[in-house]
Amino acid sequence: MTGTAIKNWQSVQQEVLNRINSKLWKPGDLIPNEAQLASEFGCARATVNRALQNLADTGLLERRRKAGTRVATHPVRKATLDIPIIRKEITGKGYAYRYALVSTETVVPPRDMAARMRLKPDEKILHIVGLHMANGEPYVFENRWINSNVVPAVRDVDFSKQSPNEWLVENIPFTSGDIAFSALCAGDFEAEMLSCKTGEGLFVIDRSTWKAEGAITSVRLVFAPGYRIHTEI
Amino acid sequence: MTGTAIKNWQSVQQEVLNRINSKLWKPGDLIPNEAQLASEFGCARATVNRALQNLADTGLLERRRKAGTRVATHPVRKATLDIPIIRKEITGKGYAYRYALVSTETVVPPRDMAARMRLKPDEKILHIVGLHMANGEPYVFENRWINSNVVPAVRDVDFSKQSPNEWLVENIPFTSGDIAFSALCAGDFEAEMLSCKTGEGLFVIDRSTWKAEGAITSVRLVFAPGYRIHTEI
DNA sequence: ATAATTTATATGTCTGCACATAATAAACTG
DNA sequence: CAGTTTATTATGTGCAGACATATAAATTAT
Repeated sequence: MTGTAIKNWQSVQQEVLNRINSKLWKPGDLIPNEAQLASEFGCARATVNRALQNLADTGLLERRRKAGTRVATHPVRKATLDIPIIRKEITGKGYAYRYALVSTETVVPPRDMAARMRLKPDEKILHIVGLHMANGEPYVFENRWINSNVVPAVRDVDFSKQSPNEWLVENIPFTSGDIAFSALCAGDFEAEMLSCKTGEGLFVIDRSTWKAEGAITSVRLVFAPGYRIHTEI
Repeated sequence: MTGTAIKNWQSVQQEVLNRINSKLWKPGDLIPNEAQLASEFGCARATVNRALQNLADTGLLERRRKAGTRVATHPVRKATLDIPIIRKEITGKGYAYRYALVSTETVVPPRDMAARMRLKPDEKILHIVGLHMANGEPYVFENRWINSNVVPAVRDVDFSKQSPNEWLVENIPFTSGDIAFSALCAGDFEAEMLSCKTGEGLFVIDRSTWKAEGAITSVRLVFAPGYRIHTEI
């Protein structure tokens, strides 16, 4: 017996969670439909719908029209990570931010990058390498390719004043993208850029963003040793 | 003029996105309130609410009662990662799964772990070390502490048959938790466990889960070289 | 028996209305 | 004038009813 009245969608969600956790509804089970739950809880179907949709979003329920709602067979936990602008991340921690441009050039990228960005053969794009620093210490090394044919405006930007990270976020809307997280062993190059020892374990983010006309940018961020990304679930 | 009718919340969301992307509504701007937008779009306020709430969830808008809705000053992108059960992750890739228990013992954990799990002084808890393998190759090394005082049932489980990862997910509901991602340089111990070279960059996940009575478990997962975690945004 | 079509049903979403809640702005008061 | 109270306002959420849509299941046609 809950004792508490079930009137708002949050309490419906909590009650459903309780039934899942108490194994009353086991993984794979079909649960009663919205109308039945609504009448049981004494609330509107819309309220039940809100609660169940929310649980489906977090991966605990699987819903299909006509087929009904069932408890997810293997609860895939979903963690939501915040990906801020690097400058904000650094100043947000109370450190002084500085961006150092290492190089820019317009060249034909390596095969794998050209393939990933779906470029035409021998298409030249912008390559920008830079370093974000916190309190003068290297924080993250940014190796970025920007498709200057899709984003012509990029040709007029002075990237010694503003990092491409920030310019892109503020000026180029994108429709889709992907992110990958991995780890890397510091080679001589990374060690020098991040002033760390070779062989250190480094956290790496690879990100690509797209708009309808094609790939906008693809970037690898290599973080200084000790970097960690944290979230609650 | 859009030309397309704005009747469902998705199209409202799209139109709002367009206005943000076209800089009609700039970062920091207060946008019209729900009632105004509803009358402009010719739909119900609830529909506008659904769209704006969704955009606020993804971090593009900031809403506060009475204060109104404004475009986020710095769009903090949110990436959602799926954290599956390790066995499912491995079999899902088509590999054969095997779990090898390395050791179990009930001991007083190191200071930092005791602090993180808020244990009483000299409180003994369960320490389980194991290895998940894909096609016979080491996939991830699991170093786990379980608070057997909060979860007494754990004392009767044979972890040579089932990994603690799986047993916990299936048997112990938890209310909250946190995850951190980082990178590590393989020392001699990690290298031997994962049969890789010392000095390799390894991807690491640290996770703790809690229920009302206290910390349930805290685990460090060290993945074999080459592991990456991927998501779309 | 198999394929195409229809039907039934659970979820998805819209509408219009109402009230709750939080937070700002305005009015008031000692 | 500072501190407190009150009104105002935008979002948050609830309700009942309706229709849309996907799709499993039943039915009919080939």
